[in-house]
Amino acid sequence: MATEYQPEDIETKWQRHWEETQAFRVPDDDPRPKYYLLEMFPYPSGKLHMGHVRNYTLGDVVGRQRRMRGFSVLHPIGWDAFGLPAENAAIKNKRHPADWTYSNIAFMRQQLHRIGVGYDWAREIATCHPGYYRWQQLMFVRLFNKGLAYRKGARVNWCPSCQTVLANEQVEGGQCWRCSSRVEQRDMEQWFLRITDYAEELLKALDGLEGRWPDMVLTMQRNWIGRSQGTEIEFPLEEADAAATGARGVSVYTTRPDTLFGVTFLAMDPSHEIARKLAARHGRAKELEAFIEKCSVAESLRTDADRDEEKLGMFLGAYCRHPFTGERVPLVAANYVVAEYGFGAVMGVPAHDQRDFEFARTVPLDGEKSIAVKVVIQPPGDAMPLRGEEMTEAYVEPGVLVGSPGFEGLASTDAITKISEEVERRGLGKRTVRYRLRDWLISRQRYWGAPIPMLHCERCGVVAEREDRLPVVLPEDVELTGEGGSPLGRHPTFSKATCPACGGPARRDTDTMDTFVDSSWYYLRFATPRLETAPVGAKEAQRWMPVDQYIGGIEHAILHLIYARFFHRVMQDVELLPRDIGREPFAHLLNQGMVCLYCEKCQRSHAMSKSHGNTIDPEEMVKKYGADALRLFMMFLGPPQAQFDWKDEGLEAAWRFLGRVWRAVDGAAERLQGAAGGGNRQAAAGTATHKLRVRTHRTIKSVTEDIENRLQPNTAIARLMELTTQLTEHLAQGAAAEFDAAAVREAAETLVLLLGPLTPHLAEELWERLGHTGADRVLDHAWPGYDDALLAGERIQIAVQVNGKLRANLEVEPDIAEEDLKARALAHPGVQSHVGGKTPRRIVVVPGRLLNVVL
RNA sequence: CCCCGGGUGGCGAAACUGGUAAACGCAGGGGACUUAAAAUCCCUAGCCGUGCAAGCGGCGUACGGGUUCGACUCCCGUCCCGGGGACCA
Repeated sequence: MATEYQPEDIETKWQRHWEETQAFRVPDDDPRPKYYLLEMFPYPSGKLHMGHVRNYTLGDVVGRQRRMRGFSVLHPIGWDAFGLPAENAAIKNKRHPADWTYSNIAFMRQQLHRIGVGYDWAREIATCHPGYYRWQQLMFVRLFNKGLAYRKGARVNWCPSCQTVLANEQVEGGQCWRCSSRVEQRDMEQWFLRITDYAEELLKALDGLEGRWPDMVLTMQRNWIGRSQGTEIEFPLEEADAAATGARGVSVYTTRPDTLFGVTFLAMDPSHEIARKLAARHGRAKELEAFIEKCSVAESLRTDADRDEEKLGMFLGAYCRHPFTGERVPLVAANYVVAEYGFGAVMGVPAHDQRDFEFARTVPLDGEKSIAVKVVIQPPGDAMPLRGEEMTEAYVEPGVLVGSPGFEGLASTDAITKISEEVERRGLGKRTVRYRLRDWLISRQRYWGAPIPMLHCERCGVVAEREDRLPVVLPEDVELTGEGGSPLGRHPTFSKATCPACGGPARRDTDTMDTFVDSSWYYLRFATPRLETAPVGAKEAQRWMPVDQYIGGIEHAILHLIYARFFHRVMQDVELLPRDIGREPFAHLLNQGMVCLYCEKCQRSHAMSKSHGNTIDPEEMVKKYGADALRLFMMFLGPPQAQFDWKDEGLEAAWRFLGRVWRAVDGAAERLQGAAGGGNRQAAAGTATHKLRVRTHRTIKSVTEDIENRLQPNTAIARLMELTTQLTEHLAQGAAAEFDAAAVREAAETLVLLLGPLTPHLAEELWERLGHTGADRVLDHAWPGYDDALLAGERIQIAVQVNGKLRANLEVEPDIAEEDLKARALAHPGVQSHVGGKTPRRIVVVPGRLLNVVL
């Protein structure tokens, strides 16, 4: 009567069951403890790929296990539905982005069902729905009112042929990713969010995530925020120049004020306002324009392969004064000065900064023979003193100050403080903290995104839309041609509105928000996905926040995670979120690795992607082997963080294993039907029954630890394979000698329950075959516990080493006295032959593990 | 150039706090069942040496050193691979 493992029927049966019973709906008022599990929501690109399967399977394993552990698990799913691909597809296929997006969602939703992932579908959201993005518009208005959203001119990537701004990621080797035209830099008015106000808090709070987030992500975020401690110093201009520019001097920011006396030039961003004015005054305006163009060309020609930046410079014809010595310091425009950082100007110290050194060596300036390399820090100790003319690279290490009147002989580390104090005393500047993090540019000249709810009124200027007039709905009747400016700007009526302040005519802003805004707060919306009075209900936010486990790809290590951390805080600060839910949205983070395919031609593996043409379709694999086998394979091949290469043989192996489980448990179920209950719970040590029980309980212990604490299903599966093998063997041998119904039932049921999170369909089916019917399901069954006493009573293996080399294995009682153990070890023939009558100098005993005889 | 990971059999990997390196699986070899094949089950398996053989000895976690009774694990140096950032003063 033995049956075959037929995944297809089983899987549809249980998927239907879960759907009909709405098994994964979760109420907000369950008295049990909550667990909020979230995987990064997908972009509805068309169909699921293997990366999705891996991501969502891992989440499902964790979610189902926590549920069996007695948690009320919130496991929602939604769609990151705005974005450029929909717009491009619309242009190409003459299909509306909404239509394209929603039909992709429908298809992928059904695919998620087919791999058996348990979501609370009643909470499904899509960011392109007005019921979602209206709240984002409200947030924007609130941020604007608090001065946290603002407009300013910014230099942006502009494609002259597509007539739009491009994100940095959309520029490849200086060319537009769509039409390959050369990208230009343009100054345009754009919307920004003041994330830099939160730089310090975002940085400090990372310490609290230590051990809960991967180190790599914490480091990447720290570097991205890039805090530095330095000093601002003003270099006074000569009187005539000061009068002409309206500036007293040129300010710089430095982290090395100890090298102040080594300054031999002062470099400015070529577009620096003072630089332009100085150039104009000294008859070099045209030359500067040409220089700016030259820098821009050099910049756009730069490719990833060629990151060695050439230093370009131009003398502005003017000088400033060294603030301490009064010496004349030439002012230059240089391409290596970053406009947006510090003051857009730096002091040039060729002797002690590598970039300044290269600049001084490669850029000759008219009116100057060449820029001097002036050493003001000498290496400590007896090292040869440095001479500027002979140096081949800058000396950037600490040392002792020379040529710095008033600070001679000081250690450079002390001089940083001393010189800064002197700068402050003289009123030339102050010590400050700066960050690399820039404010977040969120406006896009795109159609398929959330409209920015702002108006431009001739009389009142820039005005926020009234809150009660939100949402500003994205119009559907828009023509997408792919050419020329923001599509919303071409809509006949969209931009025509009335000013909320004066009632007069006003022009609606036609930009939409960066889609990263959409994904910065979606995890909150899942608490109250349909609420019509606020983005999130306070009570529900308090119930569910924070996300206990967040799972997703490493590619979001910086941007998405920093934006979400920012939104979590800023929403509290504009009273859209209760303040008592904590400042961090994600308590634990796991970055799962990519799914790759080995390429014979390149002798290496590449991430599966449509553009590489190296994808494997999950749907086909499910058809062939079933969802359970696919899930198991994905979990078994390696630890979740590691990249893995797809192997057909691996999937077949998973499928074979499930066949073995099926035969073992189904076989056990058949035998158990006829057998009497009861059985011998105190099977004597050494008997097959006892061994089976020990194996069962040991498996519970390791699988629990592997899934619950270590998030390593791969090793859990290895233990489950061992239990399956032993159960199979036991049934084969036990036929003649012993058949303890209770122990066999225990082993079979344990195996099924522990497989529940990994291969849920198979587990439910076998559970039913073991006689459990009605409401008794694996899904809601308690996670099994193990009997410590049973494991403790086991005889243990002790490794015996002589001088650190393994010479024997002893099997002993767990409570053996140390003296007895030593005696038995020394008596062992294999040990004796190596001790050879010598007296041991020392015997190291590690209880329960090993004994080392040191001669 | 800077910062993070990582380097273990033919392959994916395991070894969790320094304590028997290679669990579990894939591919391989041998066998059972079968007319045959598929499926299934069993055995085997790091490398070198030695022995007719059970065995015995040595080497072995990228490389070189160190700490320790004992190192894949800790420390110092070198090489290679992957990822991120990159003129941030």
